[in-house]
Amino acid sequence: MNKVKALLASSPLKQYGRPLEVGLHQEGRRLTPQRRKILDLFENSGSGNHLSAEDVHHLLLEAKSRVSLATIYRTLRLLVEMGFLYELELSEGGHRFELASNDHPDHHHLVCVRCGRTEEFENEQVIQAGRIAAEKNGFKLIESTLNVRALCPGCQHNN
Amino acid sequence: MNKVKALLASSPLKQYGRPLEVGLHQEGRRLTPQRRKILDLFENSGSGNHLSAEDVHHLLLEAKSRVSLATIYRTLRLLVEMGFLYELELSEGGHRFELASNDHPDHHHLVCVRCGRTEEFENEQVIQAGRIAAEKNGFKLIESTLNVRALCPGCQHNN
DNA sequence: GTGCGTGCAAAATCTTTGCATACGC
DNA sequence: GCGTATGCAAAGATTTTGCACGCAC
Repeated sequence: MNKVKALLASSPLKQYGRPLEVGLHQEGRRLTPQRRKILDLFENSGSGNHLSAEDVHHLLLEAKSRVSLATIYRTLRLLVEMGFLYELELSEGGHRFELASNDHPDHHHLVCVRCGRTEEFENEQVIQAGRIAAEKNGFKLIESTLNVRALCPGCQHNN
Repeated sequence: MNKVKALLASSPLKQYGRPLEVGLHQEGRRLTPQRRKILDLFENSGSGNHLSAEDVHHLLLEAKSRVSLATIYRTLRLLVEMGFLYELELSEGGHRFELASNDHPDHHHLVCVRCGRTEEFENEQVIQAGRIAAEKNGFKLIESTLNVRALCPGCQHNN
């Protein structure tokens, strides 16, 4: 089994009762093969992954699963609205999506502006800063993300 | 004089010797009427403004200054590269730009996800968090911005 | 069977680019 | 006058949408 197929294969333990699947049966929504494949891709690639719509499309194709780009866009948007994915606007050229994992809440991104390499980190004070700013202005906080733009070690050398 | 024209008019005191103008005379660059108009628009609208390329285009049109969108995109990109504007990726639908002011360094954004209302705030601990994350990973820091997504008071009521 | 979801292609956005012309310096 | 900047229109890139068909429930 190649790497991409491994990403797509649901582990038997997670096969049933995942909260995402439960949500996809609510309010008239349906759990279609396409949605399950997209879901599995994110779940099995872990929470450190930042995939664009195109990435999802290509990864699925490599695993011999053809899902139209239109469906991918519609599904990604749906999963974001349902709160299962986060939408990131890190670098140029399109949005990226990552699994909204409970292991890993409120993490932030350190992005190399040259090559796009991305590291994640957490910081309690950042979360607090967002909370305080929202309160002061009477806003109701949804989430806060710190984007740190920087040059990674490799790109510093090749400069 | 209407509001938009007021935004466009350079104050006499700032007319000469602004650092941006100096920069626009360097390395073979030219200070054209188009660039000056775009510059003036940002300077006179203050540092709390977040304008898209389309916004700039419309504001200039309202002030009877026709500058092509292509030129606006080229100029905005130039001003970002020169460090005089910051490029923001706050909400859906295109990037926004704001003046990089020294009065107002390293500030962050609180954005209403419903209506797009944006408030700014500063926080020293956020800046430090970015610095620490960059150091830990061997990255060279460029800048860090905290985006807080939230619902503004008005949109909480109309929900 | 009902009606939500999909695929396809076309359209809508947003942004960039090639080329001839204009103009700052 | 040289060479950069502009305007225009066309091309690119990304994302959305209309419509007929298919399939989850």
